[in-house]
Amino acid sequence: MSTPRRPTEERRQQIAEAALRIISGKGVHRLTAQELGREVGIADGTIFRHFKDKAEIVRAAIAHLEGVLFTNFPPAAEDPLERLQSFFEGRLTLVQRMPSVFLAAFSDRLEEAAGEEAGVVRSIIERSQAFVRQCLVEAQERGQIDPRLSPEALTLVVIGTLQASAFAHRRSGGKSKMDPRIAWQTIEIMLTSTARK
Amino acid sequence: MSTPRRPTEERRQQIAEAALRIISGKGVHRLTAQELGREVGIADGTIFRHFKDKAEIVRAAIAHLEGVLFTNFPPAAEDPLERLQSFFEGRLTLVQRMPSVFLAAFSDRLEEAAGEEAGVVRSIIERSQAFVRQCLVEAQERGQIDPRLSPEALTLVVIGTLQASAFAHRRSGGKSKMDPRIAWQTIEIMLTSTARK
Amino acid sequence: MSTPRRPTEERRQQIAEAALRIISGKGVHRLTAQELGREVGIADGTIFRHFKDKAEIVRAAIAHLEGVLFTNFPPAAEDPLERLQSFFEGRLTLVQRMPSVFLAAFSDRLEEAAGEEAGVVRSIIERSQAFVRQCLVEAQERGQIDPRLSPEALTLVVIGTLQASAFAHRRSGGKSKMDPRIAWQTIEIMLTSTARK
Amino acid sequence: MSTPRRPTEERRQQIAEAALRIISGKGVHRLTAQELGREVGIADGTIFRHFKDKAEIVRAAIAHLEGVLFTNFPPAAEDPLERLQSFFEGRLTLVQRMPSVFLAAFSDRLEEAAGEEAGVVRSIIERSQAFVRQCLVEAQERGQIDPRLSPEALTLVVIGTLQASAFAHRRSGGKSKMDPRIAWQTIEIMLTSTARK
DNA sequence: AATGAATGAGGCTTCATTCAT
DNA sequence: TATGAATGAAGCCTCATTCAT
Repeated sequence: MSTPRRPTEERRQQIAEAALRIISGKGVHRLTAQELGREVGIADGTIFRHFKDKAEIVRAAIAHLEGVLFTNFPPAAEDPLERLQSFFEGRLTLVQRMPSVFLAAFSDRLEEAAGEEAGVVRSIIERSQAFVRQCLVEAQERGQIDPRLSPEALTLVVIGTLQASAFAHRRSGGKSKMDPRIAWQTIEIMLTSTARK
Repeated sequence: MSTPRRPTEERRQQIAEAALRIISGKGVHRLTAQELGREVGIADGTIFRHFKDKAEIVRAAIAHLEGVLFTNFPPAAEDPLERLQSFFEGRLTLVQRMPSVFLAAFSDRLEEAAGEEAGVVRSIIERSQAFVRQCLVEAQERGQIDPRLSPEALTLVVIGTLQASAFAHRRSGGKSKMDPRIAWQTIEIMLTSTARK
Repeated sequence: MSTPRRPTEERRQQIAEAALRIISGKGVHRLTAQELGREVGIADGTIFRHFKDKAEIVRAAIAHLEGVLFTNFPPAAEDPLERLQSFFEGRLTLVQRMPSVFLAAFSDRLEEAAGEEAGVVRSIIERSQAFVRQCLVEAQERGQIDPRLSPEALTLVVIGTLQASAFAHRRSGGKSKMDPRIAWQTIEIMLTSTARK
Repeated sequence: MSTPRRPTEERRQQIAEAALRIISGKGVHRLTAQELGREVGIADGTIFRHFKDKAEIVRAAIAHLEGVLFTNFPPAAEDPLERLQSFFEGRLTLVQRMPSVFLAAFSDRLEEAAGEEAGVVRSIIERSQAFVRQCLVEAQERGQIDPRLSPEALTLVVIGTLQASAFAHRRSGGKSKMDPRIAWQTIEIMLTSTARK
């Protein structure tokens, strides 16, 4: 019953992914060495041959999450609303394709699991938020959005919509798929109609 | 350690509040009998003189949450957007006055802690969502909002904004107080400007 | 909700009876202050106004048992086998009328609950055994039973039959009522036929 | 504290045996994880590396008991009374060689500890009883025992004698060793003398 | 590297017992 | 006497972590 040995880096990656999957799918309290071992196919004790302790596993999971979330980021489009659309639809698609990973990002579970490392999770969120805000400000400068609206408030609207979509998706058990295009169109119409006379 | 004796009903209330505070403030994994005991000022075992088990404590916490969230609900105004405003500002104020209680509602922590009772938590969220949706539909019927926009998407926008505000509030440690009026005005302008020619 | 005060002696009696009922009916592990209180109709803490501690309650329960078992004891008949019959049928009837009390006597539960006081339980059993043995010896002396049989072995046969009847009665949930007369006749025939040519 | 590591199967066996020893020797209420751990030489929590929970331990103990009791069962002799003798003496010998195991079988402690599994314990007892009854019925058919005697009553006599012997053996602390042959002879004489004219 | 038994620290829950009311 | 909240000691069980094999 000898599981073939894997070079540490590959194993670390496997474990980090499994950790993220467990945290977002089953909850932090199910992130145990045994569960990880089962998911990866090795014994529980073996986990700690690859990671010093559980905190390090969570850190790796967060790093993995960061990698997924910020691949092809920021979007390259010149127009700020196009960049935002690209980001928005990308994230919403992620919700549906990799719900576990995505949910972790908007969940407070991961932050909780991170403990001392919560800051890292926050920085992920803030990085997204800063990007959204930047797009909105630029759009305001270009007159695409009413410049009197508070960029902070607008950012909350955009980020919040993503967040609420994610929760709704989970609550429905993945059944209610809000079409990313429609969601974005709604947002875009709301944003840009403010600029009209 | 002089612990004044308190009648069960009072203790139950205390414990339920403490539970909600702990869940939303420190995380489910910190909702332990010890922590509760410390918070309330009694020994851990004594908790179970007042509650059958931990599940019952969580249920009580949820009931407490429900009570706070749905006091004076639904708002009475005739105009749907006024009703929505009342709800929105009320909730946002709650975020700042009782962050712990409010956060629990939008957190997935409570749901996780609830276990079997998760349905109750969901119903709380859905009740809020249904209210928001109803206001939006009525506003569309009255021509206050572009009727071609999907009510589902709009609901996500409104609820999501509340949600994101709550998270932002906690992330900042309670320092960034988004003015409820400004937030609402932003939303309202976005919603109603879609109806203009 | 003030339960009327009872003179201590009456309460002690009530509690002792309840204790015996609980031990034999539900098992030692169910003999708790709460359960006793419920059975007797007083609060759990109040139990210890009448008894110093649980051990004392068990002692009282045993004393109560002794009282029940040795009422009208020993039987007065002149003939030893008649005395034995009287004892045997009396005990077997007790099994069916007061299963809880009787079972306690042949159960090792009570002995277990008694802890340090186990000796008292043993003495109850030994007293019964000594009586049975005495009857058998006398019957042998009178030629009613083959004198070459070991009185010790015969005693085990008689006592064991009672014991086995009690267990069988409980196992069947009280449904299989071995007729005391038939059981005794069987024993008697077995005993006395040994004396025949 | 050097605790040699042992493969699970061996530990399970050890623990099951220890459990039976504790139940029959010290009482169910002493069957604690700590006590088991002490008996086996490992920490209390480690017990649950080998057994899911306490119920499973009790089940294993019962299975162990069953194995010991029903080895070489039923006896092969053609004559029913010889079969019964073989069974009777075998069990009585067991009382003296492995008092803990044997006592468990006739004790109500095990049944209590078994909880949900009480049925298994009962079936063990009933299997023995059915065997005894069968021997007696055959003996009656062969005219070795008075056919008018109730097989049920006779069964109680035989089983009860074993039971009483076991209790007596424990009460005396293992000192009073009733010779199995003498006990059986007494029973046999009593049974067969009923058939004589 | 891998295994899985062992540990020890908690966390939940029960219960005898105490004691303020 | 009665009440029932409070305590503290177990007992069950889980889990991160260690370590002999």
